[in-house]
Amino acid sequence: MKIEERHPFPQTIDEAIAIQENLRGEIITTDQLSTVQYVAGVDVGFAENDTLSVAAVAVLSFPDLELQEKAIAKRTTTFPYLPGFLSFREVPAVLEALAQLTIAPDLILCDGQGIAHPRRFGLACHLGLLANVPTIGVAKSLYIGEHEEVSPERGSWQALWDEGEVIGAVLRSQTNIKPLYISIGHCISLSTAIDYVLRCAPKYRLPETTRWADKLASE
DNA sequence: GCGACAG
DNA sequence: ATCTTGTCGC
Repeated sequence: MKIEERHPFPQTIDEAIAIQENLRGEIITTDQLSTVQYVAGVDVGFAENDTLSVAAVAVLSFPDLELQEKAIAKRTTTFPYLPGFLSFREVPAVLEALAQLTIAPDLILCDGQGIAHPRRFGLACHLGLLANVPTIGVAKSLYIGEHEEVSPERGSWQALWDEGEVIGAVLRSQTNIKPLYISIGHCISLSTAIDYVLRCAPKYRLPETTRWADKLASE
């Protein structure tokens, strides 16, 4: 698929903050997705003492979740891990992998937060804007926000709050299993995002898309 | 100032 | 994220 260049990648934290604050206003938090026929999962792994980034994308059919296409991109790591700036570390390699795809996914599930971020511009937002694809942030742990206890049954969820606003949902994707932290990435509403995450995770805690991408990035 | 901190 | 074996529990 085709990826348009939007901005150069920053060399300093101040430049990174400026990019996040300039782009956050472009995030769309309502449903602007077409019929979902293909869902993708992306993940980035690191090797060789952190100097190599390996991005993997897995495209599955929806709703049957069968693997349709995969892509891998290896690239020199150019940004350190800093909470709040994860996208600057992972997105460059992910864009290279997405560019190789023959099938343009209708929705991407990302490994990390969307607007559940201090400046409301987490990894899923950044990737969604740069790739111009609807995205959902599906994080395995809490970054910011507070929430009530979530019931143990699959499908139950609680709003994630920060500074008086709902920034995401804490969702139980499987009964009696640790919840996931879901937030809007781009071009999707929170309730629709919850629905897709549940439909993509029929059997395990993590969505099938993410499971495939994880596996591909570590091979 | 101190601690916490997506992957 | 990554380094790493077996092991407890549904």
